[in-house]
Amino acid sequence: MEHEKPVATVDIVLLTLKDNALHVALYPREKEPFAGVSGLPGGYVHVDEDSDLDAAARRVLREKAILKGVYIEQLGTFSGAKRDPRGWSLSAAYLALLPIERLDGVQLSPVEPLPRKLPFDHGSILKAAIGRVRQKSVYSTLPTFLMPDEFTIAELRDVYQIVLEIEKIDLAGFRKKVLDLKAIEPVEGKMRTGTHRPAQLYRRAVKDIALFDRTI
Amino acid sequence: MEHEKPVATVDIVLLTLKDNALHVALYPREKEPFAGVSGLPGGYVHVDEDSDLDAAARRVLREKAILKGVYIEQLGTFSGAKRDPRGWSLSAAYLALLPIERLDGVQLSPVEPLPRKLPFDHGSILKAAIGRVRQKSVYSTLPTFLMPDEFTIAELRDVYQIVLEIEKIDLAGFRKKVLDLKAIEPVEGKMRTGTHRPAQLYRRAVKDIALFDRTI
DNA sequence: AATAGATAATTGCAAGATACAAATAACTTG
DNA sequence: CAAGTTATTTGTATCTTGCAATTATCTATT
Repeated sequence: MEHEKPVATVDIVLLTLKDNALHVALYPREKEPFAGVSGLPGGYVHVDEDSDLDAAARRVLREKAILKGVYIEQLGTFSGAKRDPRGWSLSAAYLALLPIERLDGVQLSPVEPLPRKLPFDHGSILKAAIGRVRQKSVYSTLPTFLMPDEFTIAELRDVYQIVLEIEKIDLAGFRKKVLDLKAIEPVEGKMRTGTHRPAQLYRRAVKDIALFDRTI
Repeated sequence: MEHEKPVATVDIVLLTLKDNALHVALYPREKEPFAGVSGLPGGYVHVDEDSDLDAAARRVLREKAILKGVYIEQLGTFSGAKRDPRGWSLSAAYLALLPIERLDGVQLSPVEPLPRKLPFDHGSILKAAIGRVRQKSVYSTLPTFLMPDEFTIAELRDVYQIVLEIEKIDLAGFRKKVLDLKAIEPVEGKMRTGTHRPAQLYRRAVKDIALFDRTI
């Protein structure tokens, strides 16, 4: 072979919402380097097992017992001679979102402030992931993937406010924009009750994210 | 080594505007596989030479004598057991835009219809690149990177129309949006002349792309 | 049973943004 | 100098926002 090959891995930034803040799932590393240190879940690409990088990312999630209801997209590939003590390496990073209900017994760290002492360049990867989520949430329904199966419009608005770090998005305008897009639909007859007028529950009406033609 | 490593390459989708249409730069491959077939410029990652993937991409451009005035961003990483006859491989694909003035003696193919018989999965990569350009042009100043150093607002509008495949963007509104963003600035005293009222020439005022808060 | 308190959902309206058309400007060419 | 051409500005009806107020419908408390 003419050229030495870099080490190839995948890493997953698994984000969820807990206590009204974005959190990232971290797992203690089982092997060297950085054995015992908490980092993004990931691992080598298994060329005999994974049909492509997406499959490798799904396998990593599966190994962590995360099977369904996850939004996942490729975030970018991080690379360099120095990011890994084993030598020149590249990591295809994936962004994954899911409601906390689908995560169980996992270490969650708030993304603000950024966790310190992450292995490799996982700090940069996490930062890029948060940037992507923020950017994309401005004009898409990405935050719906942080919601449980059924949610009210006010709850969704709250999640946008948390993700975008905006004080108060007007609920009337938010309702109009989000319903006009037809990306969520009412669950007929189901309401969120409490010491107030019941609120209609909604669910995502489309598999993928939908785009607004302006900012939220 | 525990795991077999995949082959790692970079490929560049170099887009420009020619005859009022998006074109992609293709180069005949010098080596097997697909020797002689025209494809995206690219090559192996050189772990002894490239500090990271971005550096590898810039090296590929440099080898093609493309040195400056190029917008470049990572597009995504394409991968799989079957995309390359040499075995499991991954290619970090980059999107690059530049005005045709900076390209010389290069084979340019229109992207519509998509060129046939591209090697590997270069067809998919090209498709993804065009999708990215279209998507991003809707709400950003990305198309300014297809313009020469100085251009009129009407010329920029025409480029948006070509990229977005939109019939007629109202010039008054376009002018307002693009100037409000302060992403371009007039070149004092320089005008485009012709058999008409002279038009003010503008240049990009910022290094990177700027984002609109709504669609163009 | 009546009332207070809470959030949901709708409505109204002033202010701002947009699309479209028209007017005006400033050149070149015959 | 008139005609042709594109640039640039202006006007205006329409649509979209932001904001506040109103109305709705529940629970909890007295």
